[in-house]
Amino acid sequence: MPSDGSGPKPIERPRMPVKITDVATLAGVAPMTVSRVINTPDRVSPATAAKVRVAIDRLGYVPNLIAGGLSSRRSRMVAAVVPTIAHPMFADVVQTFSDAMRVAGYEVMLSLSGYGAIDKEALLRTLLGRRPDALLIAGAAHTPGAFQMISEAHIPVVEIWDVSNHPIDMLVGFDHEEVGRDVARFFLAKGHKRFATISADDPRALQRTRTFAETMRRAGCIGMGEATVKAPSTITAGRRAMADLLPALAGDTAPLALFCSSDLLAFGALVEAGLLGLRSPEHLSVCGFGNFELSAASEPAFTTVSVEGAEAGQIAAGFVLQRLTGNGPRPEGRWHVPFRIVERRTT
Amino acid sequence: MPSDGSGPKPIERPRMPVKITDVATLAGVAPMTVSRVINTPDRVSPATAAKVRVAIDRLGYVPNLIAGGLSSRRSRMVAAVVPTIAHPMFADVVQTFSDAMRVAGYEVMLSLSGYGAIDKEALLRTLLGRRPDALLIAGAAHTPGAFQMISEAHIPVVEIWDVSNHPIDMLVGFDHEEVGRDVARFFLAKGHKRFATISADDPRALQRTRTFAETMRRAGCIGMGEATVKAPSTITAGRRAMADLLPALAGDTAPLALFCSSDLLAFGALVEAGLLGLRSPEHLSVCGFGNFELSAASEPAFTTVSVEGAEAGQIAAGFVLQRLTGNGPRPEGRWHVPFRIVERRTT
DNA sequence: GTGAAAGCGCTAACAG
DNA sequence: CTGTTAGCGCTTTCAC
Repeated sequence: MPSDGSGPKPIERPRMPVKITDVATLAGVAPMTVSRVINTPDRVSPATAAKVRVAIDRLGYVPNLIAGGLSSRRSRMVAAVVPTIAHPMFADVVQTFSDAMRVAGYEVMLSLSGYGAIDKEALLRTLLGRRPDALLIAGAAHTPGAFQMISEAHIPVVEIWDVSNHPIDMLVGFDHEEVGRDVARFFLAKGHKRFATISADDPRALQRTRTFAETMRRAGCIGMGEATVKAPSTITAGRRAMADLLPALAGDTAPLALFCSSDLLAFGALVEAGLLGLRSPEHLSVCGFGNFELSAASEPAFTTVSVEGAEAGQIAAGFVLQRLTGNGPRPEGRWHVPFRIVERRTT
Repeated sequence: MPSDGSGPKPIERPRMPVKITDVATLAGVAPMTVSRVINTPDRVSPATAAKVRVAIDRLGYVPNLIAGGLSSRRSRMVAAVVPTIAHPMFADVVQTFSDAMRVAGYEVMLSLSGYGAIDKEALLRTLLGRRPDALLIAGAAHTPGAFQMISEAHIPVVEIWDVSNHPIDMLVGFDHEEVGRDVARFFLAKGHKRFATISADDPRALQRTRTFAETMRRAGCIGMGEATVKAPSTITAGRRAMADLLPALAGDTAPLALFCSSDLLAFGALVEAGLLGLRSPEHLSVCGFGNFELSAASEPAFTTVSVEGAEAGQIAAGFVLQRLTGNGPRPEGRWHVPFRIVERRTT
């Protein structure tokens, strides 16, 4: 860039954001005192604190948590990684977890990892680069690189959604195979002899539906089809899968037991079946997964598996906070989230 | 704490996270060179870069972005605040915006503000305390305190979802009243004479439905009921509202024009109406809002208003990046997100 | 209860 | 292309 002779060095910025020294000067105290008023008010005399607060308000001071974090080595932030929050369980977990952490003075930095599209290791690197005080992460299957990065961060980690035999640290999840087995038993108890599944192709969904299918088969039932759709699940995918499945069902009398890995798929299946005059539960017994509002509020309301996401979030926050505040014994750090089959009109 | 004579000062920590000087030492270069390899690789000779990369891998170095951010005064992070991402438009905006920002090297810190439960000013304070490089925020109605905080942060701000006459900075939204008017015209063109609305009680939803009602009335139509439900919208709320509305509808022949502020409400209304034998569009013309998958994939697929959330996210990211990288002229910073009525089987 | 000094881990700015 | 110096704004630690 050519010099223009008038010698303009960078123009002074509009007015740098207010910092702690500005507040200290205005209040006539040391910066450290301002810091105490903000972080440990009980160690400051009420009179001083009042003066300082006035100065803070007058200047509109917003403490720089970046600087504070660097100095204290605590970012007061926890990172959360989930594939999506379209799923009610994730949504509940994240919401509850965030609220609980916020109350304790921590902010949650939420990242959506999607289903496979994103480079999870790169995501983790930038996340951990911000030095979160803890990490909440969905899914217990990590690449070796990811596993190592997480371990070396030396922070409390809670894995949710899945149970694993080798948790990195703490764990709040449930056994997806157990879900599949329970749903199978539920159908078997009703005397079903034929079954089918519609599943998203993500590992957990497949665990549920495959274990279901296996259990049914072992009990002597006949599989009429196991459709797989690309994650994430959608209503449309459920409709398509059902349309593919339907021909195989023609001419049967006893209702088919259909287990879908998501309520969206189940709803789609019901819509499509309904179009061809197949009613549930007369011709078709359907069980979804997730207890989306749709399962309770659509017509007919359909049977599904409910997982207590809110409880999971609460427990996860408790685990993290106990570790962070160091009170009490180091928690065992394993929690099986309860799930249950909510029976409605389609079974 | 009593001294025990053996003089143990704080035990050395397990092994402090690797830092830039460790990498520099191992690679036999200055810390600054390591920094360059990471941030501006093209200013380092390939040979040196290779050495440094080896050291980085060997040590599993994860750069401390907190420290980097403090030093460079750029956090490489942007904050996003939306009430919920249950709504497809928000979900799309956030997803697209995040992806676009990530590609440019920025991480998005997502916060869900809910509908009123949370102290938005407190949320903003902690968010801005982390010195995001930019802010994406839904809704153009802010408290004076919030407005001031945002302004004084001196960062690019994009307000989405709403148009406002006094944007803080940049704006990507649409006119909710215009939506209401357009939907009214749509129904009027079909010859409807009676209408009703079901709306969530958040300001934007009310703008849409009230403007709709007003336009209908001005055209000589008769209002048969304007139900309001608490935000956020749910299917169940739609069902209840419809149940309340139904008695007023008895005995009429020409189909009622029903506009719902959300597809969830519209779906609930359709379910409830269907239960009483009312079919759409024969007895009831329904238009929702949001173009949720549900509107296209349920039966009957229903008419709705689609807002191009993905486009909004893309535009917003473009605005922010242009400001951040300083290339090109300061963008005008206003964008009307297109919306359109997607006509399906219920009208 | 308050203050002064030192430094968190990194990068801007300026040499060489 | 690479290194040196001097902070970023706060909190830790230790004095008073």
